Amino acid sequence: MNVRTLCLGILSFEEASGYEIKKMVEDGLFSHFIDASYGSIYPALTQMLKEGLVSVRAEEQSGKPDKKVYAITAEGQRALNEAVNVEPKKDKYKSEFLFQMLLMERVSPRHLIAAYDKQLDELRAEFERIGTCCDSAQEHPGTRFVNGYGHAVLSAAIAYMEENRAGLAKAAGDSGLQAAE
Amino acid sequence: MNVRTLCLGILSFEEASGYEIKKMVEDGLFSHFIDASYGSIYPALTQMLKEGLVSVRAEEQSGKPDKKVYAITAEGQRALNEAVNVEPKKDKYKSEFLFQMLLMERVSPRHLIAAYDKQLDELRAEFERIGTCCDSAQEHPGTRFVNGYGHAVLSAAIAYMEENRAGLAKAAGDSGLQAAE
DNA sequence: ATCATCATATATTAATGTGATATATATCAT
DNA sequence: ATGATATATATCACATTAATATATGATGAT
Repeated sequence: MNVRTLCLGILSFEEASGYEIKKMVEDGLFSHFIDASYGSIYPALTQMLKEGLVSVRAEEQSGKPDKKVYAITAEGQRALNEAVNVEPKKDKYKSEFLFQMLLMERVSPRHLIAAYDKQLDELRAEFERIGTCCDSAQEHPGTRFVNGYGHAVLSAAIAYMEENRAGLAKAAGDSGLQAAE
Repeated sequence: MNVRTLCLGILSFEEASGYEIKKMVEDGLFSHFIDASYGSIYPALTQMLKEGLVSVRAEEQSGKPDKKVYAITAEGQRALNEAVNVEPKKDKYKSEFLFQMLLMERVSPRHLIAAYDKQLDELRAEFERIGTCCDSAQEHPGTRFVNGYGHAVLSAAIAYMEENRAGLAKAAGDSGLQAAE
């Protein structure tokens, strides 16, 4: 699945600007399982506009730069339906945090504990993000399912991280003696 | 974190060929939170060999092509220590499956159920992969931690998927009436 | 007051990485 | 024997990221 399909999927829920799409996949309800950068979103929107899959409308804003609000067209709907009726690729999960934890003997206690607490903060933030929107989205089965999935996975991750937080300080202190600072 | 650091990290556990590194991140113990393709692994190894971060030794094999077994050097150890003592980037999780579930009204019952069962199979396979190696790795704290993390997260995902399997068939049948086949 | 930083908003580009493919050989099942 | 699968390295078009440029207003620090 490419960024084009991703943008169409988001636009099928509500019209949005490129900037807003980026925010949604960064901090919003889609952030848990989707990712895309400006460098792929803007070209995708421009190309799909040319192909008639999306329409655009300029929205003037006092002071701030004009917003280009994109909306999905009928042709875009067809393209999205086609793109989504395939066998999905395997999930991809990349975690530099877990890589660092795997190599913990090489990481200084300071870095290790900072990384650990940062990870816990991010997991909690994502968990709360889902929690706040569950009620308003209870009607829509797709949103309910993915929020439920995120809720289940994140609770488990947070619980595991909290359980092992105490033991970490000792392990970091021990292994940190040989680690570079 | 780039593929170079990734390869160094793997080679710090045991020497390996490019092919073996790919297998490890694809099916092995690292597959849960790491990913890399041949197109990035081979150039990374070649470049690091030129820079002296890894050494290479050709291993003849009857019939099969010769294996180039790479090993981390002292300079590589220093580079790895430096690369790992940083603030890790945010986790990245991409799931086409969850994207499809979000847009379930657009997906045919056939595709939806196939995707669901494929997802469950993959989660179970990954769960078992971790389970089989837990005992032999109980000594090493890094491996133990990341395996425990994976175990916790995957059990939660599998449980959620199993709980919601029954309700899916109905939802798919309902929404599938409008979906393209 | 002024200076830095952050948020909004679009856009571009070098660098990185993926996914597919090519090459070569061996084994195994049908 | 034919196709599929596994071992093994390598390359490349294309997709994507991470960083940066541009422009402006608001907010907060010194």
